[in-house]
Amino acid sequence: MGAKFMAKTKSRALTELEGAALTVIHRLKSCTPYRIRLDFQQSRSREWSGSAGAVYPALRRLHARGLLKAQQTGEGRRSVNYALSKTGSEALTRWLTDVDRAAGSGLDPFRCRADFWRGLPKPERDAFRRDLTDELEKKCANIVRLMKAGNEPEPKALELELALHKARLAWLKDSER
Amino acid sequence: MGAKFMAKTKSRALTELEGAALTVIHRLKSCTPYRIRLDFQQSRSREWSGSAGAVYPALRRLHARGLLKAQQTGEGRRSVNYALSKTGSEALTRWLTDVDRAAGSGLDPFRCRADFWRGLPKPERDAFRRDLTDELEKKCANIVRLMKAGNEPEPKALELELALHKARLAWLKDSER
DNA sequence: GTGCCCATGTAATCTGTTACATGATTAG
DNA sequence: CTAATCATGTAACAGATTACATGGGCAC
Repeated sequence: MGAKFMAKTKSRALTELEGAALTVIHRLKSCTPYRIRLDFQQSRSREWSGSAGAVYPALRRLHARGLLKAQQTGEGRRSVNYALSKTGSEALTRWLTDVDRAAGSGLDPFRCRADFWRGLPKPERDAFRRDLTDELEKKCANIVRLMKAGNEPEPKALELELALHKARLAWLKDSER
Repeated sequence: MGAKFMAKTKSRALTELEGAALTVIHRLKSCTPYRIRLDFQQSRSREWSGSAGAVYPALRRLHARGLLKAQQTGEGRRSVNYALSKTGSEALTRWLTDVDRAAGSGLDPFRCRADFWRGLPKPERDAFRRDLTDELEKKCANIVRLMKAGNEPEPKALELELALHKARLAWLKDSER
């Protein structure tokens, strides 16, 4: 012990939501909290709710830590535009290029359940497999449609989501026999 | 409004951790909280910490809701073995076969970052891509080794994790040009 | 007996959610 | 002006983490 003091001096790592918020701000150069909420509600996987109670406090935290600078818009609105500070840009880059986190396998509800589907009685298992396949194919079709439309803010994430669903479908087909 | 009363009568859906705990209990027929903690710490993705402060309260909740029955081991230890009740088995099956959740794309730190790597300066981006590729290949090799050893409690989850990492590698290679 | 590890738990804290409250702008 | 909507926030709560506390068995 004694190293603890050293650890304290390093600021805490960004949460996924904080990192995601910084990336949105970076993409838009600067934006209001509300704009970030909309972005989360619309474009991120349903896992992000974009709830006010998460976003506003998170931005205040980031501002207090010096990662964001607040600018008044001056457009007659009273709302605040946040932009990345130098420290904020650096923190964002560190977060984006954190190999350990980026290569982590995340929390996948499909993978989490996969081992236990074997244990279902055969009729239920087959019915469920059909439903699941249908749902995944529907999602794939929807993603392809979105990609063709071509006005998605995060096309790469879409590509990877499509790849994920296809890998799942392949796995389902493979374990069908 | 008025439907809210109906909603209240249905017990709240299981969290991912609660569902995962039930699956472990199901797999082992019955087990102690500590056994579940070990399982989480060892076999699940690093995303599950298996912290005492999560597991013990979760099991108490599940027991209070009638999904678990407590059995004394009688082996001279004072510890409690939990097993699934009938209600618990049904809840587990519902959780495992929830198409919406199973087909959800989860929270993937790789996907979450993918769009922003383009924005990095080229030298950093290339170096990072190499590091990431190395790390993913290391993970793949490790998984293959584990699968060959053949004593993993959740082989299907491993297959899917391998598929995920391979899809990422393919995506990295593809977007290299 | 003493010390150590196994197993169970509790306390303080941190994030995020839902639901509610409020002020500013705009449509009519 | 009034009502609807946009935008910002707060309060109460839920779930998870870390760090700490405790008690039972066993090695020596």
